[in-house]
Amino acid sequence: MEAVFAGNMEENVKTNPVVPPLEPVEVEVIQLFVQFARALGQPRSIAEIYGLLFASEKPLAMDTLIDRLNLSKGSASQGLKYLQDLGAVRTIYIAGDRRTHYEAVAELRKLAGRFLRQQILTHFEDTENRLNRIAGQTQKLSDEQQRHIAERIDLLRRWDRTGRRILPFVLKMLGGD
Amino acid sequence: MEAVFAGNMEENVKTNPVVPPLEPVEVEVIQLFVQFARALGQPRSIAEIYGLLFASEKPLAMDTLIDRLNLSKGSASQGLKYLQDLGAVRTIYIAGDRRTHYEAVAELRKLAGRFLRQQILTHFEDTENRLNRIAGQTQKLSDEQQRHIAERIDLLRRWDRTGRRILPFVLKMLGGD
DNA sequence: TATTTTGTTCAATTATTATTGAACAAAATA
DNA sequence: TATTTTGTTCAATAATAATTGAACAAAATA
Repeated sequence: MEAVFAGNMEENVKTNPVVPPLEPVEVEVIQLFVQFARALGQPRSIAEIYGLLFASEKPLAMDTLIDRLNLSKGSASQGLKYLQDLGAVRTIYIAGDRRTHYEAVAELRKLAGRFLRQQILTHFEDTENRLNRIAGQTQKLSDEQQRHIAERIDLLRRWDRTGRRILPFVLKMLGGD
Repeated sequence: MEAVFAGNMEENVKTNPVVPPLEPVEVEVIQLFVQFARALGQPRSIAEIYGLLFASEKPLAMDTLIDRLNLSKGSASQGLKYLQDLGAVRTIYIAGDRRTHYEAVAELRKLAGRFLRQQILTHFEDTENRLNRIAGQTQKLSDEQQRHIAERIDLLRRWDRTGRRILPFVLKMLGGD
């Protein structure tokens, strides 16, 4: 391991001086993604990773994310995997460096599209089966209740169809950003 | 307190025999809402309450929800409050019964509309301020980085505007279900 | 071949969120 | 007035989710 060299003595008392601390701008951008992720129920660490990559001009390696965001190896590795599966991050090859580098995919349509699919569409998928199954379990109920449940199931079927119709529309509106 | 009466000896060994256990249909409907709520990051107990009210033909009092769903008083009270604030549940007055009764609001536009507003729109609100603040913090950066951050901020502004445009559109598509 | 670099995996820990239930209050009833 | 019913609040607890870090592996380098 190489000795840490002796410049930069004033600042960076506790942190490795080779790694520049986050700039105020970077902090702000990250915060923006963190609070948005919160609204969507996504973990903070993932938003931090995406945020820093989004703010960064050049692709970053996992090390850098770990050092600058104070993440554990585990979080960084898992977070990057998650973002990559989601298509929110892509890997970049950099000659002469064997570390994988990552950059943020900043196309809203791709991002939001995949997120909606993963988060919502999945759950629409088996709704139809479920509803059919429910429809076949009303024997024990009174006639009045059977009628009511039948109405409810119809309603849920309409909701399901409406939801499915909306998604592609939203995708189209996300356009080419 | 009234003595529990002596019919229904076979079943209901442990549970209060006055309270009918959940029918299979009810269980299924509740499960549907529970798994959807999960996708949206909402607590299970709230989905259970809404689910049972949705399946029920007549309005239910808090007691009934507590007994049939095995909830604590606290959960029931808080859950109903949350649902009422969201507009997902309305109160019904029933003559000769001083308990408040609740029924599910089953209009998709109201439900989804309020949920989206509460969950998403709130977070769009201060984005503009945030972005302006960020834009005024780029002094310390290199020219190249400043240019890049400026581009990113522009992009975020476009995303913000796109998001705002989409919401009313979605609401319109939710139509009159 | 031995060592270092780069990264993954997953059990253990920590942090966060949901749920409970006891204490309390307000209104109705005895 | 005393008691019961109906409901709220909130500190304590339980359940869930996120994060850590140690153990491991594969590939590059010495």
